[in-house]
Amino acid sequence: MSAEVTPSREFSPQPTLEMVAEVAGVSRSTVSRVVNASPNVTAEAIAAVTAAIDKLGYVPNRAARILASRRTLSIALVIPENTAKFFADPYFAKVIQGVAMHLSSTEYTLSLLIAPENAAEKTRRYLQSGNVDGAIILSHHSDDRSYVLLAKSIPVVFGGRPVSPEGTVASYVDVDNAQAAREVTAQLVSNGRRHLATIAGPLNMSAGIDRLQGWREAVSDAGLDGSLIEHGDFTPASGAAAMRRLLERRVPIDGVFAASAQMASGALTVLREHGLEVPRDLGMVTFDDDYFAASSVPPLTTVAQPTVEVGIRMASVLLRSIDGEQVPAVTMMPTRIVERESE
Amino acid sequence: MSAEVTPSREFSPQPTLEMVAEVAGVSRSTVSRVVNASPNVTAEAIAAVTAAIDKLGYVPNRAARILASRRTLSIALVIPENTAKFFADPYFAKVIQGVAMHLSSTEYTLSLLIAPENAAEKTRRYLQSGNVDGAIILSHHSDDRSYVLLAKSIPVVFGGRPVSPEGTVASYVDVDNAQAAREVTAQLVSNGRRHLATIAGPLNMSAGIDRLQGWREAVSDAGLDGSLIEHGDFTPASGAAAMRRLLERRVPIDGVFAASAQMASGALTVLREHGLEVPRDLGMVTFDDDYFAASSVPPLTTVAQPTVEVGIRMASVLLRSIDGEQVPAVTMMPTRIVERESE
DNA sequence: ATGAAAGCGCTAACAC
DNA sequence: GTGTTAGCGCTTTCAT
Repeated sequence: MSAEVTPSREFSPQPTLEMVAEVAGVSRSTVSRVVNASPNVTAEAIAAVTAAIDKLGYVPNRAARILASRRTLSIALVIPENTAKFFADPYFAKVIQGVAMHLSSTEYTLSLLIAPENAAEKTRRYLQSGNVDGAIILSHHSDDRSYVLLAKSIPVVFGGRPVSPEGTVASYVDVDNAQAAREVTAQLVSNGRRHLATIAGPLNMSAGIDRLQGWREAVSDAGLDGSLIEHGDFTPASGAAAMRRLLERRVPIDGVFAASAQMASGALTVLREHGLEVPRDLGMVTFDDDYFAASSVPPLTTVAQPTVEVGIRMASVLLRSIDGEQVPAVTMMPTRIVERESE
Repeated sequence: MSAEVTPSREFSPQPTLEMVAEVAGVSRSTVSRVVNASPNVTAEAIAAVTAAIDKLGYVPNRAARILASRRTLSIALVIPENTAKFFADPYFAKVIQGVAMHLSSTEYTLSLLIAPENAAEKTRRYLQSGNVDGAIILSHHSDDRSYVLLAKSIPVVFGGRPVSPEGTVASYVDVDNAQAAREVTAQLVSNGRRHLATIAGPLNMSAGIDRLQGWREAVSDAGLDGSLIEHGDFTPASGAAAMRRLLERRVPIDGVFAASAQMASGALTVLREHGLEVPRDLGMVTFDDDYFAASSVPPLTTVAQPTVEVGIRMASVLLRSIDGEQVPAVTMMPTRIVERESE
């Protein structure tokens, strides 16, 4: 830790478009046309310019280009959560990876905005101020009306169905949360579980609403009681708290669907404290096939969603929308149940 | 999938700095000074400008700012791998998350470059052309001499010790790969394993070199044979292939250290094919506490490294370096052994 | 098909 | 402390 580094940088003047023009013996406009692959340039001119570019090692200055052309060549990925949640949730990392992946084959750059709800207005303003060509809004809370309005100014794609989409002109990419929740809960039923509870997500997020809905359907399909519901906010701590409340009801419970693997992992801790064993004493199924689901004891049967692919898809829809193409209002991605030992 | 979306955007002229100046009754320079929190501005002026900014909803234009000030307010995160590896490896997602996290509290924007080795020159050129203020280079292969040179032009931080750092002026953030590998291998020994093999990483990456070195030390500490070495490239497929080659040697093996959890997971598949059971027939330990390590059957004892924190640290070192501060040439992050059931 | 010229919105000397 | 004045490097009409 003792060695320090303060390099002296080499002086090296960047070649400009003007220098290229000079070397190629043409005007700046022509160089610009070649760089932007515009038609109506003679093959000779193209050759001369290309040669000059190679010779000089010219790379266009992004800022100048943006300023002159009024396109920013950048999109925002907005994550309306505080940094702690952002930090803890593997979901975000995967989505970012997907978005970055798609962008890497384009000229676009990613601007990541981790924006707690109370900063939503400021964020929206930034987005609206011509600093990005479009935005992806993740895990949208219903309270964030701002972002729905945003879609009136720039192309927006939501990750997950927006809760209050009145008059929205944005599209979204999502998975069929209700259907998946229903199916994974049905596993519990087919294993003979009859007293089902759920640790649901928040009701101001569509993932929370829809997964609860799916659980309700499965329970009612099986003709069982549907009143054992406690809510969390998708974090382990909230899952633990919800499980505790469930146990305090002092009614029989032999199966739980937790709406996120993080909550399931918190719930498992509480169960263990109470000497309850999974799957011996009760079954547990959940949503998300991440580190939490995989490393729990026991490993959890869960709904896997194609998170990286969701990121890729959102980016591709957004870019097409920016290009003025028609894009589907809703894109559904497939889920898959990963069976492990927890039912 | 049938509904399509083509919103008509509202027309809304963005307020410029000039408009703010007019409303506030001051010059553009003064507005600029207030925006950039420069000293030497009267409280009155600040108040007037602030009011005008609020009234107009002014947000500075990033490109104009960059162009005029010659700082780009953006850094690059370079991942010198092909997209397939980028896609598959949870490590990258976590690092990105860390970098993004740190950046979120600054004005800096992240530009992610997924650059296969054959595109290294092009990438370096882009980086050298004044489009970023600095760069983080991840998982550096020794062949990529380009990036070492890069450090002569702009501040660079490497993720992991660069293999051929001759004359490098860059600093790096890393974990003590050798020490961690040595310790986790020692677990095998203390469980009575006496015929140790390793599935090592590539020798053109320092993580590959150092982890192999650690295994060698543990083996020699225990006075055992150190010749059972096969290499992979950190992917599951390569781990499987390496395990296969190890078995083909037809010598006793009762303990394996795989230099990445992905390789371990591939190796496990091969072991299963051969009717070998972990930990009954042989012990397996590895590196990285990711989804692969956690979801393997059995779950693997492994070295956990603070991946998100590495990202955070690299970003913070880089930014400080950009600001002209002295930064440590090397930053070591702690590892920790996660004991599970595979030894 | 090509060139000339006028900015894009801001910062940074420099003078006051 | 504040205003004036040049640009930053590029794209984009508009002529030619």
